[in-house]
Amino acid sequence: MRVQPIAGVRGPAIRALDPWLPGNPGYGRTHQLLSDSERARLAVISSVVRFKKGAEIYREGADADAVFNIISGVVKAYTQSPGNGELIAAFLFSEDLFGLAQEGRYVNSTKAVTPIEVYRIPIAALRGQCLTDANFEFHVIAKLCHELRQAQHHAFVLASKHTVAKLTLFLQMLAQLEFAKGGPVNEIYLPMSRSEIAEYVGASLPAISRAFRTLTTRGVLQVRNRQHVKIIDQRAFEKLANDRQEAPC
Amino acid sequence: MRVQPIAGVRGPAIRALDPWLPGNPGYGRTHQLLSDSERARLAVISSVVRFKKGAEIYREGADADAVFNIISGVVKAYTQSPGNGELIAAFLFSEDLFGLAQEGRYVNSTKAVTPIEVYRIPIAALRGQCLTDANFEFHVIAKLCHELRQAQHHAFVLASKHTVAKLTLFLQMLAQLEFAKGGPVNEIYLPMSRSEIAEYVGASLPAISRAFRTLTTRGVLQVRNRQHVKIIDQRAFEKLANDRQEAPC
DNA sequence: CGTGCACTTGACAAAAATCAAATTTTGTGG
DNA sequence: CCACAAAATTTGATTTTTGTCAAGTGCACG
Repeated sequence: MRVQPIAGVRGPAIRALDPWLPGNPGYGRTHQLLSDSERARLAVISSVVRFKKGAEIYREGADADAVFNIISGVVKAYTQSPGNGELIAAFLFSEDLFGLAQEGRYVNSTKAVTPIEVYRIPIAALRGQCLTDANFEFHVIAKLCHELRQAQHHAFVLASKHTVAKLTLFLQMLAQLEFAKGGPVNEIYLPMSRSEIAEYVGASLPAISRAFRTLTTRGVLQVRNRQHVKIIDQRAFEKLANDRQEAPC
Repeated sequence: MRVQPIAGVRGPAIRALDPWLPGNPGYGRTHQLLSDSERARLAVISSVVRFKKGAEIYREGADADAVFNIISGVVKAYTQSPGNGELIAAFLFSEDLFGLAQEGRYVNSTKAVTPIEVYRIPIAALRGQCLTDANFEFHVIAKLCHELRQAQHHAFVLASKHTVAKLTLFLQMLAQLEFAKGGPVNEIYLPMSRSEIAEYVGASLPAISRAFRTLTTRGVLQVRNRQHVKIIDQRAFEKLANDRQEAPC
């Protein structure tokens, strides 16, 4: 378990790779974009809200009156398709920002995957903050670039043909997330259910189950329990992630 | 053929849906985010460049020294995977922005799908522009939100299980693009090759070919020639796009 | 008018979706 | 702490779809 900063004391935080500066310091490591004073100023206009696991934070199409910043826990952003099934567009983790809108309305629904604690920042106040602090906008841009890149990575996962490749890429994403925050790399924590993984990578639940089995059988992975897997053969793992077969021909 | 504004006179342009304002005026229509004076100021720091069809604009991993803004033509952003095949992350059209970087390097390669004409804006100058004009940053944020949403739509396309659904969603995207610019809706222009469509929607070239045939056979579509299709049965078309089967279970 | 490329079509094999049932886990109330 | 119910996951059998390979066909361009 990890020591957590006391909520509400420091203020909202945004973590991302810097788009502009060539990344000499800590390549591939995300860092905190906001200064202490920025965080303090944001803290004034925001409130801390808690949601239980499974609670809906907002629904697609609702009036977007606030953006959210995760203090702790995991959130999923998803779209329910008219037909059957839903696609999870993104998993959001601590220091992520979500709730940006299109024409004043939220573009997808969000739910708490685990119990969460978030800052709720009214957009009116946020807009004021932007006018006051030009540098803050800059940070938001950085974060958006980062999210755009994540979305493109998601596209890679979805474009993979074989479920094993999808799963490997997904696990690799989680691993990099822990790495970016400075955690251990071979131990992966899975806050979401198998079925949510399936909805994210674009495969059926049975297919995911079988893919896990394939990876363990091949000795690449060890499933400690539902929420914890360990990478045994790091080389094979990365090989699988790279030798994926996305778009054919 | 379409009348084109004379290049270089007006300056860079960014078109998107507004994230914040509830869209009373022209719902679902994109509009120009930059004011004339902003465009004029950007014009000063940018240069017009032309590329032939198929020409590479920049390569993944190269030092990102400029961003680009399309005046006319179509660009593809793609990533070559180590194994086989490449995934097209996005098609970019006039008034789109591309070339935003991660840690100072471009995150994917770009090529001209058609002959193109672009503004090249050095990032150093752009950064200066941001410091001068706080409002400009705001517009960049708006554009990024828009691109993020496009990336999520791409994810939807990729997550579809059946190739016919993928193709329908793709064509719908192109149709909406024309709609957003005020063009006719049932006539769709395809600047890219079948194979590029395949690489975008995550299917094999034969699968795309068969999907086109299925749609024409069912009387939904009429393929005038390689670059022009017409939607015959608008209702069936939209039905296919919505009844898609993305993530199962 | 021929050459090359883009696309279409066909046959077959591989992978995954689906349906359905068995099994494990989790949560709840005693 | 245990028993039970509900939910999540695994497993199996079958069917559909698509990828693959390979051979045509047609259009475009020189």
